[in-house]
Amino acid sequence: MSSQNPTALNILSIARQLIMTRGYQGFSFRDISSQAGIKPASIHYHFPTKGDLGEALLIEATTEFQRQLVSIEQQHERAAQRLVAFVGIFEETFGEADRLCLVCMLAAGQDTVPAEIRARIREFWDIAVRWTEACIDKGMRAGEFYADLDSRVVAQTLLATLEGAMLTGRAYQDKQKLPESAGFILSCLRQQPEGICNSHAFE
Amino acid sequence: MSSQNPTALNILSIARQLIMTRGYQGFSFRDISSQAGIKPASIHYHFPTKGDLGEALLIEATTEFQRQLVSIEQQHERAAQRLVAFVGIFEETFGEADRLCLVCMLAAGQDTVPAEIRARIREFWDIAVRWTEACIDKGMRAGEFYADLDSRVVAQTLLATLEGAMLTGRAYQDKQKLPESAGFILSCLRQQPEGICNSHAFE
DNA sequence: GACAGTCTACCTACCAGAAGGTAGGCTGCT
DNA sequence: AGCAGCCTACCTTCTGGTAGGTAGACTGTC
Repeated sequence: MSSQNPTALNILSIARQLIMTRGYQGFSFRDISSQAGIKPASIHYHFPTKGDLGEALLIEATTEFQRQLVSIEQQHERAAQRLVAFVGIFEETFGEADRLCLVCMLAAGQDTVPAEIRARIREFWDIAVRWTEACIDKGMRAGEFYADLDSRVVAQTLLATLEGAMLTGRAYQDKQKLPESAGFILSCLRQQPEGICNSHAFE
Repeated sequence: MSSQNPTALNILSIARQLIMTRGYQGFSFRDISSQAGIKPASIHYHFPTKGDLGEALLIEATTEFQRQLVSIEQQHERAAQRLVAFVGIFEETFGEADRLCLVCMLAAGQDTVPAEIRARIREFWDIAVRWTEACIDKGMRAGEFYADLDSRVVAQTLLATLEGAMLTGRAYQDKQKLPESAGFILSCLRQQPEGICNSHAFE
């Protein structure tokens, strides 16, 4: 499982795109091979099983995600700014192609996916929700938001909305739904919920 | 495509459960046959292709959904009550087993699904969003909600949150996430967003 | 510098099983 | 007799995965 290898990285990249558009059950080693210029059997050299491939993908995604969260904390101080940047991660993923969040797609086909992958899905969301929750707590303490929000519920709601907005947005090929919906949620955290219906407008 | 037939109805029911838990790509005619006590080939008698089965399922779901919306309008007068009942439809679907919204699952595997099904997915969501939007408009006129909400955005956000809450809720096997998140969204529609973090508590 | 041995990164050939789907035959009810 | 509703048998294509082989690069020893 030499993830450093350029071919392995290429396989991971192609597999990620495929899962994001077609789901775990919707792609095959043949699909990868045709794009990677490699025979289907050769993929097993880098990733013994399909489950190993999926797991490697989730590990990669989680690591990258955590790196992005640290980067946000370094770039922005105020909680509101951090949340907007957080939403931006999902916007970026969604914006490039008609791709859904990798974790979202794997979660949809939960019952068809190896148990190790299921654990990694929860791990990813745990990180996302805990970070968001802490961010909201910080905003509440700083007086940026309403002081008596249930940060846990708000955090899980924001994440659910992001995932759901990608799902519905893709069906309509509408890239605006995600920032609009995320913007509405964020606008509810402080006094003026009206008018601000785009996450970009939420400072 | 004799949907009146008891066997056909049984096939539809089993297929619905399977898609809700495993997705469109994740179930086969063999899976259905083992549960229906019928041979795989016999399913083709009722539904010539897998696409036909999926389409019939969506037509059924959409019809049933519209029936439920009418029922809500008959039972509840106030917009807030209607929205709570609307959320209840999704709660009911989710609560029985670890089942996601049928349309949500089909939407996730969009690229692996026939074009006719894709059109039906949008149709379902169009109905859901338009109904919710009209309901919010009504609530705004009646003074139940903030008067200057963007009802289109709020409607699409509520739907996105419901779909996303099912997705994340299932991964954690937590049935509370959906009412909690829906409750938060609904609570944002009027003056007291604090404290009310369960859709049941939102009158 | 030559040789043997080993490792990497692929290949071809193959497997068993599952996929959706078709053709034609049987059975029982009207 | 005719038809609905199912069956068996079979098709092709694809599935993830395995076995064994090979070209070429690298490594250590003499």
